[in-house]
Amino acid sequence: MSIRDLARHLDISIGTVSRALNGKADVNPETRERVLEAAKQLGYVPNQSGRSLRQGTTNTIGFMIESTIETVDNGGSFFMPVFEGVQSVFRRHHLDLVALLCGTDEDPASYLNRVVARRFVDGLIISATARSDPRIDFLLERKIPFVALGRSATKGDYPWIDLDFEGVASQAVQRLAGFGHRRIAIGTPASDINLGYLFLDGYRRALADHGIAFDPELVLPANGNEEGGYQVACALLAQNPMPTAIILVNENMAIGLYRRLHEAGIQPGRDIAVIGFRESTQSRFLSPTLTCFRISLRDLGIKLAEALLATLPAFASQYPREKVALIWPMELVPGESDGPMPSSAA
Amino acid sequence: MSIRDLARHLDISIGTVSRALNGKADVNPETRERVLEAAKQLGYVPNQSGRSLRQGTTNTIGFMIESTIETVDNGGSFFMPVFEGVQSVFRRHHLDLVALLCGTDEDPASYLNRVVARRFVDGLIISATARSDPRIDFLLERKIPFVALGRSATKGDYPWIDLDFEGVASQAVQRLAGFGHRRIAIGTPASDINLGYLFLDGYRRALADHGIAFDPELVLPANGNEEGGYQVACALLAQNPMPTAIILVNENMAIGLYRRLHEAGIQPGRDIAVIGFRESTQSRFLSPTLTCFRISLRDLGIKLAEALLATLPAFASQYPREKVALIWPMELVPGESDGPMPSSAA
DNA sequence: GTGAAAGCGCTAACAA
DNA sequence: TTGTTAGCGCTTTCAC
Repeated sequence: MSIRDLARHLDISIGTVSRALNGKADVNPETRERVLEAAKQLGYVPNQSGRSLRQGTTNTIGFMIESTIETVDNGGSFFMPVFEGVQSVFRRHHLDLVALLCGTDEDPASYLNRVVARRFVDGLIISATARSDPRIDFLLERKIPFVALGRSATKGDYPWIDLDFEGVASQAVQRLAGFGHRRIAIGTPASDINLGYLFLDGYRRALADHGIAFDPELVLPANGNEEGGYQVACALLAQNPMPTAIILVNENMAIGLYRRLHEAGIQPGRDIAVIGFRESTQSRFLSPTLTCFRISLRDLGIKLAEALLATLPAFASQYPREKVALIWPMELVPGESDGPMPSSAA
Repeated sequence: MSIRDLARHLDISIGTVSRALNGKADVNPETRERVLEAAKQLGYVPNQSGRSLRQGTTNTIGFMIESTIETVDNGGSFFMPVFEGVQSVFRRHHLDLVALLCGTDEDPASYLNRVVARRFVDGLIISATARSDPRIDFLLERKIPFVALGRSATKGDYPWIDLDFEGVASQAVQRLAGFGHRRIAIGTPASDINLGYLFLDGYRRALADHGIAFDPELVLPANGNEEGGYQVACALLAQNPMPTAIILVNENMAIGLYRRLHEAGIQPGRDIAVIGFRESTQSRFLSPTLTCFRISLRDLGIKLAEALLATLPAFASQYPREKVALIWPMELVPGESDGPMPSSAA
């Protein structure tokens, strides 16, 4: 069922059929009606390759995620709501969203190169930005519309949105300092991912603001998953005196941390203050509930989509915003896992 | 940078360039060398739309997932490892995997219709099969290669792989009955998803095998997430006498169930026996650890990919298997959350 | 308001 | 072994 078949069936030219289907003005309303009716009847949908070849656009947006140890296990719970938000915007513009999964054994930059060169997508959302990220230079140079979920030290004029890692670290320190804590540990990502630096920066600045000396011993790098949280707890327990508070950069860490603390008979909120990162369905059901930060991932997705649309030539007029460079705030959700200094340690 | 540019640059015909790049036999080794070298040099990658239009294939496989309440929150942790496995196979064949995300506000069947009609993908993996699933009829009728992750009552000759829900339910009942439990409750999905029926079937059969009467009061439907688990626990607590054991159909339920039990001062493994569904990074770090079932989602993905390849005309010769209809076994992982009947209730 | 025809990039059939 | 050319399905320009 090609446009030719449809035209033959209606006994009009394919040019007219095309124009009718694409809502061009110069077509008889009655003819259009007939065409649309027949298309529906016969289940005709234009072949995307034909359109793409002719128009040079694919009407498809790629959201690139890398399967790392952290995302394979848990990343889905972060990305799925974001996708949902992105898609809700794109659907209005008849753009399709596809998730581009860069495997663990493939270099992200060369994967991206392939996707772009094949003209697979009209625009891209990239995530997990590295401190120095060659993908950004590449996309800028090729003038491929994209938006980054995550900042990077890589320079250039491109839109990005990132979570407020410094703000989270800083709010957490402030809250804990207010409770009287001074030995505040921090669980950071073990990898080179950019957010780790931001998180640490916010932590250090907030410590300084509260006149607390920075102690490198209290920075505990680990993988951003349950296992990592378990190791962070081990590292905490090994210290003497043990820190009275811990801030985590990743929501999944909390699960493993809770486990190890439980094994040691230490209860969050009573014996140690714990502040997690992102509120998740899990964190709400931990016992005791986790003090953490709330964010609407769906809204984040919506904003990402809008930021990208503003850079797409075909849609820029509808989204005539400035280039987005946005640090997305996160809202503290108090739980039972932190509070005043345990009296024994005071 | 099109094939024409590349040919001009090398001063040979585009036909030769095409054949050289596609590894055809009838091309001078020296020429091929030059072509490949130049392509690399100039960063040439064939335009996918051009190829697709000509060949009628897109070299892309779609993995359709629906964003439901359950998958948006937690589905990622299930699907990501599956994707990784699928992709590891496809990469060898230069097939790209894209996740097709059917939004909550779109009908799965019509979404699929669009994807197929646009010729977006060469083959499909569909998931979350419904008891009666129109997508299956549609794909069979259109002769689109596909494999289903999940069984369905919809008839037809198509490959599918599914988790062994009956087996899990039956093993769980057997284990609990062996511990002396007789009032064994079950948390099932509230939706019409096919696996709910299978799970319940296995449960009922296993009860019968052990001479335990089926009590509809002990079937507790809920959403397959933390919230649902919480509600299941509420329902348990409301019964008098309370069931001595509970089997869950979903790993995320365990988190919420643990929370509610903890609030009530009831400890899994001591006061009630809990058997969860799939082992996850989280379940391993729950306290007490959850008795559940292990499955390699990556291997499942690999099998899915192979099953699909066997139905793709271009690859069938390399994967000449029978049509796959596979119930994937799951291996019991004993945890601390179940055990002999509590003496007080014995 | 409609039809005819060019051409997007590519591969495959055929000719040389 | 290489060059030439038709044509995949579609949109768009131009002529009518």
